[in-house]
Amino acid sequence: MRSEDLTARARIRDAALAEFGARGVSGTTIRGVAQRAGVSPGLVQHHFGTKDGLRAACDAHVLEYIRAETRSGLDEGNIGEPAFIAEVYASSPPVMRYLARALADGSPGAAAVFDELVDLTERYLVDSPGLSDARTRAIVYTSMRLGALVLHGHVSRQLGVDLLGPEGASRVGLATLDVVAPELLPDGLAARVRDALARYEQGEGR
Amino acid sequence: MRSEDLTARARIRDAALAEFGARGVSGTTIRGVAQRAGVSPGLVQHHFGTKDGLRAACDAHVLEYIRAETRSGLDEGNIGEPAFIAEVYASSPPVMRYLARALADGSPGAAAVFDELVDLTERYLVDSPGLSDARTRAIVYTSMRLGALVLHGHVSRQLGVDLLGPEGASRVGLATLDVVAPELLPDGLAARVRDALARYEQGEGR
DNA sequence: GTCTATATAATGATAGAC
DNA sequence: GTCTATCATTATATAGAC
Repeated sequence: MRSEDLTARARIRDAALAEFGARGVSGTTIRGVAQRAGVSPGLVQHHFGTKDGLRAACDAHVLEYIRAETRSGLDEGNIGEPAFIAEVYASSPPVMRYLARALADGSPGAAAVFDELVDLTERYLVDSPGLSDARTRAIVYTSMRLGALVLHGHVSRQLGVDLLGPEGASRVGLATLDVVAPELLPDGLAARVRDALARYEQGEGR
Repeated sequence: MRSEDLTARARIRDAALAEFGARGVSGTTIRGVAQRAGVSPGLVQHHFGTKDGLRAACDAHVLEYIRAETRSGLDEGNIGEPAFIAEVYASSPPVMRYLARALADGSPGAAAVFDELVDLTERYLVDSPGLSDARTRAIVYTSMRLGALVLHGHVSRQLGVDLLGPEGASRVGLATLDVVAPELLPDGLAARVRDALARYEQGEGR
């Protein structure tokens, strides 16, 4: 996945991902993207038309990436695990940075990610007397889990390590287990996840 | 607090607050702020010098606002209550919208708010064997509580009501109680807060 | 596919009249 | 304090050469 191996189009898209993630939509310039990708501004527009087209391409790419990660999480039956999201954090920092910014800025792709995560979360919640309905809890729980991502800059500053790296992600994943109500987690999940995180920290993770 | 009662300077600051909150830093233009405030672009720069000066003024105003709200929360001993933050949400939507954007964009004032909330939260957490240290849990807990604010657009869309209004704020405050680990809440807090929220919904809230 | 102009528009900031 | 020019910069987007 080194940049030399990619086509110019893919390099431009990755550069745009990084720029959008770092500076936001309106703070990003086509010139900046071109410079980061090592091409001319004209080439950027040749491939993506307009700045908004470039943005849409990034959105689509991130949405597909998250869907793939989510699917693999579902296959393993661990979508509800706080550690799962931590693993996703560390899997591709540029994508996560873009997603964080897009969630705050508002974009169709980010909205889709949010909505789909709410749906997935709701499946793992059961209605219970005296509690808010499962849907509302799923919405709030999703926003809370994503909170650490959107605020990764503040979390990383306070933690002293990058949340989007293996160490930060696992520490936050672990702490999340202590902060979330146990009813939200399937039976025995906490112990299982603590094991997985320990193994992950030993370098057996992706 | 109607805009006609305010000095032009205060009106410009409020307009900037709204623009920054809605469009982000780089998406906001001095012309846009001037138009919203009903003054000329020149007057904006007469009062605040540069766009960055305007931004700093908003930052300072919001930081002071949050500190005052936090202090009043401390006086009542309820800073740890999820319902408290819900009350703050509904207290001034424009300020909260600015804060949400600034937390995601990154600004000195927003960073100060985050750091101070972590400090306040840590006071209410006790170290416990088998759990992450109190500081780490405070960081994660703070980022999760603020997650709903930063993602208020998504939360509101899913909820069907504005999170920054009384109904949305109380619904989310209530659901937060069901999502957060009970150890994080002082004894009897949940019941107390549910009462307070019920009263709040009846219109006895601010 | 990739580049170099270039047209056109918008923005931050300044200067000076009232 | 408030406004109307105006400047210099920078941005998107287009056209066309290679």
